[in-house]
Amino acid sequence: MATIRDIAKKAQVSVSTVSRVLNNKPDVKAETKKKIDKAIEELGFSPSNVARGLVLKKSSVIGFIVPDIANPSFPELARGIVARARSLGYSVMFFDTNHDKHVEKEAINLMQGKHVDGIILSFNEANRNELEKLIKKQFPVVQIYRKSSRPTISTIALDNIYAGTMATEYLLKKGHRRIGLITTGKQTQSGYERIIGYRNSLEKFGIAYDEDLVQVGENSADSGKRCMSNILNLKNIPTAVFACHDLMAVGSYEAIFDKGLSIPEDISLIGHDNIDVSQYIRPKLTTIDTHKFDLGQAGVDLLMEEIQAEQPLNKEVIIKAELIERDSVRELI
Amino acid sequence: MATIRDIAKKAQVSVSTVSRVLNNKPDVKAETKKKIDKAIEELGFSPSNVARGLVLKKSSVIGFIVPDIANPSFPELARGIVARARSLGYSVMFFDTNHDKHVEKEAINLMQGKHVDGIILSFNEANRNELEKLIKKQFPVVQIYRKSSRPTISTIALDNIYAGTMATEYLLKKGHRRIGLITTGKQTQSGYERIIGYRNSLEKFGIAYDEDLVQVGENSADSGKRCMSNILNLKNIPTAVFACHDLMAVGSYEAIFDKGLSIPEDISLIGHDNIDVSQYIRPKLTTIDTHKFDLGQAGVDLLMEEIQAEQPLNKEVIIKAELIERDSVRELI
DNA sequence: TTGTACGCGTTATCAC
DNA sequence: GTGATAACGCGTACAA
Repeated sequence: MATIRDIAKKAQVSVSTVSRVLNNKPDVKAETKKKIDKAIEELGFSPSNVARGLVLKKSSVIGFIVPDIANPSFPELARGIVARARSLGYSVMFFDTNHDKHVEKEAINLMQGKHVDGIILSFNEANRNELEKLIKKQFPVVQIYRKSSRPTISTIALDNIYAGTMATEYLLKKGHRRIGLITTGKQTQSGYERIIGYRNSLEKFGIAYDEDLVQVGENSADSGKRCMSNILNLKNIPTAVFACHDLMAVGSYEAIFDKGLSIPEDISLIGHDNIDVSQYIRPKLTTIDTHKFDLGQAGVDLLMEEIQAEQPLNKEVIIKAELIERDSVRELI
Repeated sequence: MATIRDIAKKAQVSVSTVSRVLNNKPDVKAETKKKIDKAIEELGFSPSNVARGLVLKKSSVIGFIVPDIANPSFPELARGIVARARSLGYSVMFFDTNHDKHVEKEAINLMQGKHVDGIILSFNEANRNELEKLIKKQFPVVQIYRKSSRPTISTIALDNIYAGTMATEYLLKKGHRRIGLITTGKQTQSGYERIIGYRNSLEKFGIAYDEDLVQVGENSADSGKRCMSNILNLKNIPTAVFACHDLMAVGSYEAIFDKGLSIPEDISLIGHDNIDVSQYIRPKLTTIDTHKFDLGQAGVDLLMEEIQAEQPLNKEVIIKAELIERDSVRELI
């Protein structure tokens, strides 16, 4: 591996001059610069960020920790993060913790030992202690997706209330008045907020909240299917359902088809997340896209602010979602 | 941030002695060790992996570069890589190049600057120069998914011939004799090999190769739909089709349904990749799983071998795929 | 405009 | 058992 000294020798200059062209500093004669560039090219030299980091106390690396990169919420997010980080001269150190709290802790320690300049992560609320420790150390952190009740840490989050409102009002405007809800319940951050959006919209249109129409499950196709079955077993089934997660919406399809009903003729369905599947099932699922790529970019921007700042900023950036109209909702006349 | 010198001062010993206890070296009096441990504890010191890496010329970081992490081939692979790397004491530096050759080159340079101990990547064949440069430098690299015609670089790959054979023979054993093929063509590595598997199987069963039954497109649902349309417009349509990519298979569904035909009653379909969608569309797609997680793990193991070795190993590790039986193929009586 | 010398935090090689 | 000290590869005052 060539070092800056090798370049200096080859170009017949001093290391500081090489350093100058490496960092695009002024005051270096075009001619010498050319010599140096040539040497760099010939020796295939690229400067050591490790050594550089040591003296600058800055690694130009940020950490990114997720519980499961295969979860559809994360790949696009990762792309946004990497893209923005790159454009700012940062690399990203990645960890998939497989939802394991111990691995989360380990990841944090490893990354600090690696001198990352900051960390973007999506931790379980249960592992909040580790986050608090980081904050106490004044270490730049940004939490993704999970807003905290006690906001001591900067966060990039979805506006779930807005999303719930958007979905529900879309159905209302299409003429639906009896609208079901399939949700992950009030325990989850997103579930809680989307229910609020749902209820607010109903209220706005003067519709009473009917508990029978609200089915709580978990974010999986099977669970979605069960929830929809329960709804379809009601005496008075709704004309439309808002499934808070596409995966649950996809499961719902099966329950509906099993009953011999069709979408959207017999029942309309709107999802949330805009996962890949939603555009490939038939009818194509109308859903809400969460702009994950943008979220990732915004996350990096926020982390950069944290890195600049002396104190933890404790900021909250909200990304608004967008409704994707497809074929699973019909207009009631 | 406390340094090793601070500890030395506080414990009234030399930095060398501190370094010794840090690395669990022998020949240090229990008493002094205790003093030092106490100082470490009190100052909340943890040694800098950066400085350590500088002198040891080893970062315990490996690089991972993909063209698009949102492509279903990669998230599970990433999980396998991170999991294995972690168990070996390695962290992983991640890059998504968005299929951009310049970013690929940049990623390599950045990672080398970061002193990663090796890189696992999935590069376009077109950017082969960069790989060759790495090899020439004796830099440990493992290529994922793309076997090279000129094998100068270690590779983890799928056994596509085997996969093509497995899919085709599965259909043959189910009694199908007229079998279509939807492929990405001979230009692509995987396409080429799967076609071979297909032809071999046909031959084995004494069936003539019929060019009309082979449709070439690209790996997308739309393209799959077009390919299947062409097949369905034949005078004598096949009873089964092997779609070389699930995405194309998913597109095929639509072409089939549009014709008023059903799966698998009128036509059987088998895919390849086992992407998420395949288990959610109806009927569930019978397909071939490529064991991506295992592939990732094997990739790390191979990279470790490369790192140990003095010379590039130029090894090729092949991961066999597995057929996932679902509902899109029927048995012909 | 360019070169010298020191420091970043650690480990390894000698001494003692 | 323990302590100096020279690397590791780079950036940056300060000098020239």
